[in-house]
Amino acid sequence: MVRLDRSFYSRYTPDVARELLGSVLVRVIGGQELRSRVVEVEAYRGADDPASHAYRGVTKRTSVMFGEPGHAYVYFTFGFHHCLNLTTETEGEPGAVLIRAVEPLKGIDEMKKRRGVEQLTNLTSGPGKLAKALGIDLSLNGEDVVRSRELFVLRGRLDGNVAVSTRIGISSGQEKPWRFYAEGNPFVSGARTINYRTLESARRGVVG
DNA sequence: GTTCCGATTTTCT
DNA sequence: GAAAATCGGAACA
Repeated sequence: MVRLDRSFYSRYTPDVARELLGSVLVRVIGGQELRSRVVEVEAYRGADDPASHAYRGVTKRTSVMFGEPGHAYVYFTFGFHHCLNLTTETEGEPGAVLIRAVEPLKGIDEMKKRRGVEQLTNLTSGPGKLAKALGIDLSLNGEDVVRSRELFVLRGRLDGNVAVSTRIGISSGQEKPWRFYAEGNPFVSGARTINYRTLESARRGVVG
């Protein structure tokens, strides 16, 4: 399998997000390889996106989003959870794709152990859950996934259709149809959002 | 320095 | 459906 290269990430963030669906996330930890398929993502940009951490410009936390594309942006939230993003756009132009859900492929027992749960569909069906299952924390913030041996992404395709919706858990920028997920996949995190049937209808802002 | 609050998850009612 | 858990970053003074 082929690793996604720098040029893949160096594009308009919603495009990168959508095409990241189906790719294989590889995490090497403690001599073990954990593999999972990306099934749900969200795009976050900069000055045009009030929901983004990078909206107000460069800060200590968001500097990774402004840096070279193809790096991991990991942040800690609610005092409990880590979330994994992959940076996009070009140097100086902020952007990142939040990995919201993955489908476990390999190392499932290790993921269960790290999560402390048995049910397969509850293992990685949310951004905080998958970060815990894969052992992702702030030490991986800034990691170059184009070169890293601990965290990287392989090219892959989705079997089914891509669905589009508004993003989850944000208080501004709610109208943007920048959440993409594998339709019908049981690992996609559940939440009430506007769901668009096609990309075209999403662009027009028409439901259904 | 102090305050506010979040790109969440789990558990309880 | 609602609330609690718990902490670091960012904003404001």
